[in-house]
Amino acid sequence: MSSACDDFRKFLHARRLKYTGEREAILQTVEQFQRPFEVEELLLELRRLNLRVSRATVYRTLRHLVGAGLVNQLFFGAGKQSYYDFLGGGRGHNYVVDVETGMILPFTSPELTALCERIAKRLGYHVVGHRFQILGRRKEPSGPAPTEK
Amino acid sequence: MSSACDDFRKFLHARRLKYTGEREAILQTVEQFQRPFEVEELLLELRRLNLRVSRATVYRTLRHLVGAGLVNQLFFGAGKQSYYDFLGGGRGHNYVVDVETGMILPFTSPELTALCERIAKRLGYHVVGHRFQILGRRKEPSGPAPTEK
DNA sequence: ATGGGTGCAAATGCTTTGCAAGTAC
DNA sequence: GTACTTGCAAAGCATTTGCACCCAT
Repeated sequence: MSSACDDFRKFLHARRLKYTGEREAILQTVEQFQRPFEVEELLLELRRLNLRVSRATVYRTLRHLVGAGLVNQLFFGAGKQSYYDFLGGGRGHNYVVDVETGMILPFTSPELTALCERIAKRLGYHVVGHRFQILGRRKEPSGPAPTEK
Repeated sequence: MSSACDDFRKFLHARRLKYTGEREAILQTVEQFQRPFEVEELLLELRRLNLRVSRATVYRTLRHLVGAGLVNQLFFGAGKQSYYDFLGGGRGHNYVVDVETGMILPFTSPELTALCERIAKRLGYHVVGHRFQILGRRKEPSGPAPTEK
């Protein structure tokens, strides 16, 4: 069993919540994603794998996974779906968002962590977490873009 | 007239949009806020000043102000109201969010700007903008908290 | 046995939109 | 005169919730 499953089990047990088949199915499917995903995508993947879980349960479980610190939730606007990102492989809470394609590229930055601490300290706060998105546009590999018309 | 008004006028004119009384009223009221605010607060303030503007027009105008770069929009989750922040006085796009009270504290950080550039460059992107929130908990000024109970 | 979990459908809450009448340019 | 705007109410959309039944512990 994955360590994430174990962590989740412990998290649930500590608050007298139950480790159900639905919750296990969701976590295992979430773990497969190699990139941030939307609820709709997760539902499709669950159905593809013949795992029957309702939309409501997916939302409820994602909330627990976020609470457990196993998954990060990204906001892109009111009325827009949240993205969720499994925090495996040392992944942090930092993303480059390609403003042209919408692609979301996670990255890690120890400098950023240090910067958070420094700023929070200056303002009299303890760091509990952070959200960081760089909005960017892909650089042309070289030379001007293909001739416009 | 404030420079922001002027900027907005130019922005609108450049795209053949109109500078109406409603838009002016909204911008001037937005400018008064010394901190990030919700649409609901803005509406209340407009009514207090006897400026009649509909909710729909407030939303439509805020969208233009964000597009013009005069106002920043902060997301806190689907189904949660956006906050808006007038970008005056060198204010950037960085905030400390008090996880206990919900208070939103803007701050500036030249280091962060530099860090964005460095990271984006490394990944092959041009920086178009960024969103940064530090989630924090207020430090006790000193000693343990006042006796519980 | 029991307290939490699930699916369904309805509800919620922020934001957007269609439309008819008004107005900046 | 011609678009663009406005206010209103209705629609839209992601997410949450009430409820009756189910199940992990």
